[in-house]
Amino acid sequence: MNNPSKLEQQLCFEVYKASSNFSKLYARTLEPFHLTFSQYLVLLTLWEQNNLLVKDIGNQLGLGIGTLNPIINRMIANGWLNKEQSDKDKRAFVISLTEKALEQEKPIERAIISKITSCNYLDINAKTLMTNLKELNAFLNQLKE
Amino acid sequence: MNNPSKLEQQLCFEVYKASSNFSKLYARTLEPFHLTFSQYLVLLTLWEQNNLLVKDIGNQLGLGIGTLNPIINRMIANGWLNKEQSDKDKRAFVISLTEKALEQEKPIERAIISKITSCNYLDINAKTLMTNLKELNAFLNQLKE
DNA sequence: TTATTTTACATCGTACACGATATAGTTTAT
DNA sequence: ATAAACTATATCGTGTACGATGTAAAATAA
Repeated sequence: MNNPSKLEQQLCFEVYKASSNFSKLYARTLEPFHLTFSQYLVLLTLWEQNNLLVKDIGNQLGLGIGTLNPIINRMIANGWLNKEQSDKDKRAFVISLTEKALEQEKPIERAIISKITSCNYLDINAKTLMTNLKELNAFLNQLKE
Repeated sequence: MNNPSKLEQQLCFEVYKASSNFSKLYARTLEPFHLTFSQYLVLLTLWEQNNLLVKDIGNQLGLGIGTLNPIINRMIANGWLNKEQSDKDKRAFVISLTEKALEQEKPIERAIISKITSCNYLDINAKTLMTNLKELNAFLNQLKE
């Protein structure tokens, strides 16, 4: 444990597994709504603020156009999103929630909560974990330059 | 912040971003070796213990055969791994490191360390973060049942 | 021993995720 | 005003990642 390399390896792997575990848990919870975890993140963004440009959603989620575009297209095909060319900038497209997406916000939120709060883990450590993860992400982002 | 749902959403997203950040950082570091992050995890596993069955590697990394098989096949094609049918169980295959994989262990480890330790973040918070993440993963795994 | 079940690996279909490249529209510089 | 640089989106190729299904071998049950 005194080897910083080994510790770091384990940290990246632990994060990797946590992400995978979250993704699978959310996938199972969202499956009745025919939504994937990534699609749910897009909805979360738009429930917070509707009518965003594709690039705005990309910035919020940290996703490039090559990832986001197929996700958005599938969500349009499945009746979750609308897409409309911006008047001000003809290169840009405004993404908005459909009626269905607005209606399903509360049911989906309930499904997530009932899954996640089935154990009392989060009340104990979530705040520390969040703080440390945000610090970690700040560190990793800084390392990019 | 008093809403457990919102907190949880942020936690899953923070983990998601951390995983993505780690993956990209490692990808850039491993690129000169023509290795992906997942392939590196396979090497880590085998550097720890050589001559494992495919299922053993899958258990260590938490990956199913549908994910692992293509990774292993690419690594064989790129000269990192050997694959040999087991004598004891003809269904099973023993995966072993090639000379190249054994030779490159130290250079790859050095490349990773020189990237990761370029900031002193990890010396401060990594232990707490690891502990909390392991607890989180235990919680998420428990939630599967 | 034979039938059933389980196991180890293989393959397929869907869906991210990323970097690279392309294109049309916008802004900036001259 | 025109060229050059930049920006927003689109598309492509490669590589995970997962669940479902298939197959042969092994273990178990009858």
